[in-house]
Amino acid sequence: MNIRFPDGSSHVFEDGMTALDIAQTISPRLAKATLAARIDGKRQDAFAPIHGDHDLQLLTFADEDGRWAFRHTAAHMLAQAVKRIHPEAKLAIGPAIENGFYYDFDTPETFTPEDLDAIEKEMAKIAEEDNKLERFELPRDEAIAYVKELGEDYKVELIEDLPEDAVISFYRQGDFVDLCAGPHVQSTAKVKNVKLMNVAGAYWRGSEKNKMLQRIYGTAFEKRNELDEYVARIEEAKKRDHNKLGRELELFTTVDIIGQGLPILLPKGARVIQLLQRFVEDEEQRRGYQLTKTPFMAKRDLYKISGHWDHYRDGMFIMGDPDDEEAEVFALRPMTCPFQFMAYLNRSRSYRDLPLRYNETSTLFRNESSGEMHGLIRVRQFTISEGHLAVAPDQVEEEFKGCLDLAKFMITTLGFEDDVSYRFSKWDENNTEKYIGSKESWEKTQDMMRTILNDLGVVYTEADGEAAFYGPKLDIQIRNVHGKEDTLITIQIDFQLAERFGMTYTDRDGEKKYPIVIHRTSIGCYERTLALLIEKYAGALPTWIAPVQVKLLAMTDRTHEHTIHLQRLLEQAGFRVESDLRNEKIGFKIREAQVQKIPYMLIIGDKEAESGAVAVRSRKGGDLGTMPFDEFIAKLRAEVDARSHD
RNA sequence: GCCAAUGUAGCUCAGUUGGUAGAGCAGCGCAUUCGUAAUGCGCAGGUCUGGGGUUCGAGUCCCCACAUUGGCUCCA
Repeated sequence: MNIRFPDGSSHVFEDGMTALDIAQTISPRLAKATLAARIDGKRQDAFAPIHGDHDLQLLTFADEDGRWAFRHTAAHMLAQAVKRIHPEAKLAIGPAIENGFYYDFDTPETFTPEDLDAIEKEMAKIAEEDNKLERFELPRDEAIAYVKELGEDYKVELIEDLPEDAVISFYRQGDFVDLCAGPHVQSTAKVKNVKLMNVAGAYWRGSEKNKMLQRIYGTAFEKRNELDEYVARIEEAKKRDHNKLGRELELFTTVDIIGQGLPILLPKGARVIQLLQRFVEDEEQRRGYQLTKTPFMAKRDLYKISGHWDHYRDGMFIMGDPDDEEAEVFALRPMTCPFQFMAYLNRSRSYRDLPLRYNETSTLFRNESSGEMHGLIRVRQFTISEGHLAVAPDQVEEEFKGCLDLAKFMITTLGFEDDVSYRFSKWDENNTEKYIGSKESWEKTQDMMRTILNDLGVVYTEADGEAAFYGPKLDIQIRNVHGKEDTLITIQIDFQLAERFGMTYTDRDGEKKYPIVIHRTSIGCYERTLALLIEKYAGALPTWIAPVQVKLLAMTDRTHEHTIHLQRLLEQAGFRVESDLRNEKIGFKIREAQVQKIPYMLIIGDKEAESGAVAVRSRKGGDLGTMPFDEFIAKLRAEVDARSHD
């Protein structure tokens, strides 16, 4: 048989050789590293015999698909270990995921940390046993009978849901067999470095209507040191957790009796958000936005028009009995759109008014489920850099581009440009009752958005079922220290709400037309942005948004007066400054300012009081030596004006 | 909401089989006036998240509530 490799070269091998055999002919080292194969573009077992002419790529741990096979085998070993220790456990699904794998089990008792230790040990034993993986296929009826006999009810359901003509394959490793499409590595002996991370609840098939299963998360690496490094990296990342750092640095706190998802922004956190907000509002003004300030609540009648009453009611805080049609029922706003639409409706509009750009620093209230709350990232009251644009059809692309440019400007300024990804969030055409509008209008809008994204060269992934109820979105996503992805910024195109609200403009031809509405944020939610800034910079916020930029450290009582004098001068120059006049050693004061991650410390001793110069220390560079006070101010101003974030 | 873990001084954490609550840091006082990441001594600080129960006795055991944290999106 003729085998062609990715580099274009071709070689003839004996028919029936496996990818591993072929790797062996190239080098034993390569054979050892080979975990799976890609044959004519499809992932396959490296231990399966190959017949005929094919393209072949050998997959190692360096390849995503190689890692996938490796960790998927680890998942099977996890299931094998669990079945040995807890034979009553029923198996659900167990895929490889980014950075690891999991397996879902239905067990009468939940797993404890001790159980995990025992299971991990059993997995090590299974690796020792060097069980060879073996694939076999069964016809549908036999497959169902087989898993029924094993008592695996969930597997029965999985097979029944497979298409009639699907190939139903199983993998055997020693005393364990699992329904699986593969591929796998050739032996459990390959998977020696495993760590089970945690147990979590997870609904069968991800639906809360179904039973909650026990999910065990784990990870596996080819080499011991890679596993150790990964675990250390996770520990390291947790040190940047905004939930910990943000509280330590006194940026925010929470209080039981106020309630879940309702953080208190302490003076330093409030300062950072104020600085961001001023920056955003000024930039938006520069870009032709008009600021509105609209009410935090409205009668339910408004939400009935917008569709929130029918499609977002669970997410709203409602005051009064929502079912009492006679009563005046108010609800806190979960979004700003209907309010800014009322501003648009204030007078009749002409095509000359378009594009009309409204912005608002808008506080919103959403009744998130209790388990969804997370630090400052997911809260029940938050403030966003909201905005709505009413545009004519021929302005959509240009205005969308403007929104995207603004978003990118914000992302770059904050230093997030390497951390974000773009997601084109579409509706779920199998679940249309979640949305307003017709299939045609959704498809039209989504096609338009896709065209714009492609025209602008945006690199994005598509996601079904992630749209807003009124239209598709471009979501700019970012990950927190736990690797969990959240939306930072969003830009949405809406063909529907203008009509619902009777928002029109008179076009050149005298006809009344509905504008297209773009919903967008420029920096997103301030609380979330603060959280991600804390994690990005490990609390050492860039100087231009640092709540305290300079700390003056008086050496002795003799220099108090001079220290206060310098503080006044810096404050008058517009900087945020604190002085430490306590009767403590200078090393102690430095340590404290350093722990608080204050960008600059000025040490004011007798020498400085005498000369008028200042001894400068930076949180990053340590002792920078002595410089004239004016030079320090110039340096600081340059850094702030540049909004640098190195 | 669901599955779990956690909740002791402002913070970080000890607290034995159920026997009357402890440390470090922070705070306050005194001494020290010091040159680039922790000066020393002393003082004060607690409804052990809240409520109920078991018990002669509960921080500890049980139940409920609240809050914090991880997961519930990755589909054989």
